[in-house]
Amino acid sequence: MSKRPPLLPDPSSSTDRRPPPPKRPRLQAQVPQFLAGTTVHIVPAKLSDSALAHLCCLAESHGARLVPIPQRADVVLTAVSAPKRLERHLPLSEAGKRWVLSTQWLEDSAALGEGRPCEEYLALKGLRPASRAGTPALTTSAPSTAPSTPAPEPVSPKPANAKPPPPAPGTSGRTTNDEEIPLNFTTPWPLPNSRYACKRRTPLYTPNEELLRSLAVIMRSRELEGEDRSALSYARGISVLKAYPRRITSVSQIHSLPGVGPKITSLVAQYLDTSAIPESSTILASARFQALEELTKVHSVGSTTARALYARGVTNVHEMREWVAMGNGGEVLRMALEIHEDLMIRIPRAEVELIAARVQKALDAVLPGCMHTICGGHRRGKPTSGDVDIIFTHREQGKEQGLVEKLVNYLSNDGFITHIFGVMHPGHNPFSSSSHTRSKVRPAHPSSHFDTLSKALVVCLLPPSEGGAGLHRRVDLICAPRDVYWCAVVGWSGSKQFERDLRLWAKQEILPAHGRLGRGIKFDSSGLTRLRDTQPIYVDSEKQVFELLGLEYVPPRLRNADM
DNA sequence: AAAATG
DNA sequence: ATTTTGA
DNA sequence: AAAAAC
Repeated sequence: MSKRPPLLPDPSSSTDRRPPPPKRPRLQAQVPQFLAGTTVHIVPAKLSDSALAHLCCLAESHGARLVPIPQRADVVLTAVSAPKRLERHLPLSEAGKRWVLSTQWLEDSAALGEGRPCEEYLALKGLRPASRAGTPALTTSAPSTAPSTPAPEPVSPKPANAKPPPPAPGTSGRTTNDEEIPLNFTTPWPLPNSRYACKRRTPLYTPNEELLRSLAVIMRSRELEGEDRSALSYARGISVLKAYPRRITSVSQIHSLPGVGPKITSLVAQYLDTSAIPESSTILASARFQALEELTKVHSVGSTTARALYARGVTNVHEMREWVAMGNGGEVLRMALEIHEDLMIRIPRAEVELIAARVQKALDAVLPGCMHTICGGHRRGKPTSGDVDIIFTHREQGKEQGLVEKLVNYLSNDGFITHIFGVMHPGHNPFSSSSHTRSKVRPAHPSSHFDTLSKALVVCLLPPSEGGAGLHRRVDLICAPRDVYWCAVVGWSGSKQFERDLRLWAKQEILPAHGRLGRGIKFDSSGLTRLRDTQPIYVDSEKQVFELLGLEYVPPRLRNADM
């Protein structure tokens, strides 16, 4: 089918990819499996993230296998009804080979417990598969399992020293196939009892989404108003409620959860009473909140800038454009506004992976021996991403020096990178006027991976001829030296609350090391350091990072600790 | 806003 | 009652 | 000084 004969895994492109899933998890409950063995693609366009999430859950729970591109699907579901617009999301030549249905088909079928007749739900009048008949549920050819991606595991560049981890996980025994990790809660699930998000398992989809969304509005308002202590408390409360595996029906259930105090308890009580939180509704309806929310969506505009703009009467992006046209704002803001419409559109998984493949190709051209991992929300299983976070390294420590520039140059000449928001380097502050300003290049006390790794914040454009959507996409290219690569991957995989609590855990529970055995480790940007002799620890896998921190491994899909 | 610390 | 909350 | 970044 696709280009590749089964060869050796390409050692240079170590995506965080997994082998084709030979076995279906047998965990499906008593849900009617009318989609068993069917591949389904859901067109993200016009769907809110939560609607998309809902549909994904629905499809998977009825036995479907979700695929990232319409070409590989038996059934395509879409909320788009305009022919012109639909054409942008799947080529009509492809559309004629499979059922293209309204998302309502899934809703109705799930409610009924069996596949409804496809004819009644055609997304486009008269657009039905040429050769196939009947409902998609039955028959169907062998699931199109085009693996298309070899590389079973990030073939870690060869370990310099440091003996490999215990024998078990060595060869092919990778017990955690990322795609097998569910995106929602499964049968037995522990109640959240830890105050650290990194000691909880938090899937993407959760039974109390509505409540959490209401609480998140208040949190967001606190952020926008600069009340960040308060915002942090909401983040913690929301995080622990998100890890709660059952529908909350009474405040008694959440009474002893860490991070839930009197205020949040009372808000939950109000929600249970009235299906809404008055404070949340008020905020949502307020002109100020709406304005600040819209303004901060523009890249480089944070809450402080948004409040300042609002005070000057700028309440929407249109007025911001006028304000910039009068000579205000800087270069980055000007660029951001130019492509703002594009940047508002979320990126489907398939395109994220195409973008990463393009970056790997450039790395191969610029410096053979590199590998990368796609991090961020994509790695945590989100159906769409706001940007693409790619972290890369070279198998030989030190060879990565200067790589960010080379990569950015190459991709700019290629025309793939269209805008550069910034290229940062550790210890080389672009602002410093060279002479006496620098007190010290590396602060004595830890900074985060954000300051210490070379990175480029850019905008790319993948044309439709190469499988892209023809839209500008935000991409973060982060370069890590080999010895801190896996620390960086952990650091950039999020979620934000998960990262906060990783650090807090390391500080509170590892650093003291009073009498503890085998502990005494500093976890920060520059990786893991043993405090006894300040020896950096060479880490060879993500699991090892958790191990060294005394934590149970949490797969990326269970790190969705924030909203 | 909540929890840890003194 | 005061400090910490991710760096 | 603010924002970005998870």
